[in-house]
Amino acid sequence: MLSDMQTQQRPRQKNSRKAILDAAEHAFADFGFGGASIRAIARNAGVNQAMIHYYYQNKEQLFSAVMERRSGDINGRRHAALDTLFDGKTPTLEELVEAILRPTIELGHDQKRGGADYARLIVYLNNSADRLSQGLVEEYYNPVARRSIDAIMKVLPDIGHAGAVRGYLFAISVALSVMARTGRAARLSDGLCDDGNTEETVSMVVAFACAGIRALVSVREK
Amino acid sequence: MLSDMQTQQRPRQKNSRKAILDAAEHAFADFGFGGASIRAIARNAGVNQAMIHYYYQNKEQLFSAVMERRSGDINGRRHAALDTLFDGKTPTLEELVEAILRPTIELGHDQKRGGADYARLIVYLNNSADRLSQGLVEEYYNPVARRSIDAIMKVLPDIGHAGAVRGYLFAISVALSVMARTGRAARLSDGLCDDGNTEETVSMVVAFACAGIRALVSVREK
DNA sequence: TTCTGATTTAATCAAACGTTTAATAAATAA
DNA sequence: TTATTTATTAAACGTTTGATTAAATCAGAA
Repeated sequence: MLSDMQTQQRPRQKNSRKAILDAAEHAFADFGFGGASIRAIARNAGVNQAMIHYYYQNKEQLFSAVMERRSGDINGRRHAALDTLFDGKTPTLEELVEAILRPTIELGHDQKRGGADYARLIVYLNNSADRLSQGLVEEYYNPVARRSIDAIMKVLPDIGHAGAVRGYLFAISVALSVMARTGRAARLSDGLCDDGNTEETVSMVVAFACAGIRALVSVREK
Repeated sequence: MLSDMQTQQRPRQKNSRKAILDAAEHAFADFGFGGASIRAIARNAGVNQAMIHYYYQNKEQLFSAVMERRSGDINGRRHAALDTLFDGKTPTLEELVEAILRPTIELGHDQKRGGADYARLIVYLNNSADRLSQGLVEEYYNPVARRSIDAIMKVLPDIGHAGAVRGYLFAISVALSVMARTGRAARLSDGLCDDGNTEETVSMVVAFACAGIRALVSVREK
């Protein structure tokens, strides 16, 4: 019954909201905030350009809306994974790091939905120093970041707060670099490195990050 | 005599070329290629906007010129460091990774010259998938990248080509993330993490990257 | 049917964009 | 000196930008 209502609710009107978000995600990832144009986004969405202001008021709020849609999903999965991991037990570092990184990497490898576009958008955001970008990172990503850092400190008590912060940021930066999928790995390895193999990528990034994080413990002690 | 000529050659004309490059470096790092404006660059350089086209023809060539200036310096130092390291001996992984990453990190921490701006520019470039960016990475950074990858394979023969490529890219991405200096580490650690301490940053990144690279050897073997 | 609110459209705005031009000032060469 | 190259300027080019408007179109309720 509920499903009947949902499928029939708006069957014949095209879903402009979603089309706009998809096109905006792609454009912002490709050209950054300043380089992406409202007109091009509207054209790619198959929508009149005034519709963008009708639904999202202005360019900044459109950018924010793009972030909001995905970060809810990805951070929800990260929180759920952390809930399961710490349910009465203490996980290994490998389990923890994989729980933190897998949702991110998987989204980046999800070609069907525009995950790859959003992945490049996070990378862009993560390395931007302007106020708009920093505000969005603070709003959508720092909460789960803080929880992840606390989790690292529980699993590795000797690492300290600063070490956990560094370890988390280092690990995330590696994960983001494989998400961007610029094809550079394939180019540098004459096609040997397969950007598309999700499981192989996850296991390599997790192995790299865990060993790196453990190394930070002894750096701190010296 | 030659020095007399050089110092007196153009004493009273302001050095517009350099002023433009500095301002462009800052603008491109802040807003990306599309977001940076020629007019704003000219204004910040204290120069008429026509001068930019006079010296650099168009926006793309200006972007390329910004890259060329710094990459020559940074890659020159990386090549020199590799020359010394492999002069009749085989270095440790720590020595090698530090030789690869130190010039990059140091430039990013060089506030006097516009190193921090350029640092953020490399990060931007490194995560861009458009043709212009990829072409610049290929031209200015892939040569020294290939040499670094070969060096990793010499020091760690068991890692294999694909592993060395991955290890190099992972290590670089970590180094770049600390170069961007978005201040997020300080924000997440309540000021505990000091973005400005170069030596501490180098030793942490090197420790993290070396442990990570070594871990890739066993991943490959399974 | 008419009414109502949500959606879509074409037309338009001032501002900013990258780029080009013509004229001028300064430095160098003859 | 004069002639020529180099550096700099203000103004304008046509295009594109983000944003706004008012009118048109639509679906469903009354």
